[in-house]
Amino acid sequence: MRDSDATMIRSLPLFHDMADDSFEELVRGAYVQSFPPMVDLLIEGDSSDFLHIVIDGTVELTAGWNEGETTMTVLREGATFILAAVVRDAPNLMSARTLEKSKVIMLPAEDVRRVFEQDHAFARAVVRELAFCYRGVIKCVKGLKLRTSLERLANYLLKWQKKLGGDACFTLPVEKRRLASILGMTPENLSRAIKALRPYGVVVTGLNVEITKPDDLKQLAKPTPLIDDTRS
Amino acid sequence: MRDSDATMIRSLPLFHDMADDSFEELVRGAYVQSFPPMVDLLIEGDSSDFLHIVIDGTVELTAGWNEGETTMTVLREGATFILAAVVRDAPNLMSARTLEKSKVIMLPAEDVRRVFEQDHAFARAVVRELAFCYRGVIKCVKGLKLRTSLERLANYLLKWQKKLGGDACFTLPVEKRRLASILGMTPENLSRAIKALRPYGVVVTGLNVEITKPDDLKQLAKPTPLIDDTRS
DNA sequence: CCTTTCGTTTGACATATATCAATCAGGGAT
DNA sequence: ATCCCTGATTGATATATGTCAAACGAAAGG
Repeated sequence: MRDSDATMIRSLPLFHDMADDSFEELVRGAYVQSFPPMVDLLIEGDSSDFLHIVIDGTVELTAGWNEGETTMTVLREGATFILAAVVRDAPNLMSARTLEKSKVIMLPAEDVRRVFEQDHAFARAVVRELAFCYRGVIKCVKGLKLRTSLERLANYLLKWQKKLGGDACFTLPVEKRRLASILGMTPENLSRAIKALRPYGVVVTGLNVEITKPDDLKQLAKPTPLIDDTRS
Repeated sequence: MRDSDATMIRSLPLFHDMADDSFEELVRGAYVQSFPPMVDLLIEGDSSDFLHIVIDGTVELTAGWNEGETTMTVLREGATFILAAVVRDAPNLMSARTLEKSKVIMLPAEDVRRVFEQDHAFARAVVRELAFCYRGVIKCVKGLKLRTSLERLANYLLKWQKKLGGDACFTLPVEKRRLASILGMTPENLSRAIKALRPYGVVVTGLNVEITKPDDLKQLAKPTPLIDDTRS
């Protein structure tokens, strides 16, 4: 592993506070790999031998059942995945594949578990990370059960607008059919939902979004930190 | 706190392996309370000052948005709740209320965090518990996004049949309108879904369920451990 | 025992969402 | 530049699910 990669993951909350030698021990056995787009990294149901960290690019987590597949989330630089499966030594509940050319660090699950035993700061960070992920999924369930697809879309747009700096114009971070899957609808329906948001000041051209009447959109979306806040 | 209560929670995975004095420290500041049915224990959005443990009875976790409310889960003896919020010192994402007369232990969040710092076995148990909860919610999302309400009901019935011993006859653990909310549908729709399962050998009388053709039902439900397995 | 209440069920209807097929548009590759 | 491929859109239609109102039934209280 390059120094720059080590520095990068060292700065992540999960690894930031741990002892130097614990970090060394983790990094020693790590693999760094670059993958082209659309490569499967993990298959749902397989055992989880490595904790994965996205260094660069984007990775999609999906789940399937009975011919169907849905996108659970899309991960970017700094995100870790299948921590829960590694901790419990249980099969992956989701598949993972690269969307773009991506660089991923893989830490052997054994090492993670061993260092976890030794280093209390790391243990605490793992707890915080898992609690964070848990709360993220809870919010996802709340959105699915309490909101219509139009409302989910409206809140998604507001969330990303804020995340990307708050400008009236911004670019969608994923292609539309994946966005549809994330929001739990079909691509056709997303198309129609986008049109339905036009009266609320939403103009979408390709992946570009402009929100001209944020107050009107918020009145429809009714965002709340208890569902839409990414941190906390 | 009575000895019997202490013994009970000591036997839970979360507290089983911790040091005796850590456990003492936790129990020292604990409150044990009995509540009548339909009492609010927590309100969504409030800060989380106590880790809660259900000793007896049933507690419902709900979430609301814009006039609507949905049941996220129903907890029974031995279940802990809002661990994630306590760990992150963040607002509750769900409300909690008793369904039956219930006994609940409340451990001050401060104590939990402090003992967590000192006792590595406890820290590990917290990690395992959080990972377990996380995986439970992920399965919930998969069910919501990949299955119809009929399929969710069919799998719910099979899951509880197995959990209650595998007999052809068993009793639903919650009233129907709550079951509807858990499954993400309306009570009216649940009624119709139950009727729709009759050709698959499902006879429901009040809260009593009989599954006469389990193979037929399984063919419809297509259960998979990656969604329907409660443990792991 | 009756009454009241609340949860359930049923039917009619409205809405939301998915499906299918066809067309359209943009980005690479040749 | 042209072609081809893939994703996006549109329209027509089907299905799933929610809503409203009414009727029903079981359990609790007087």
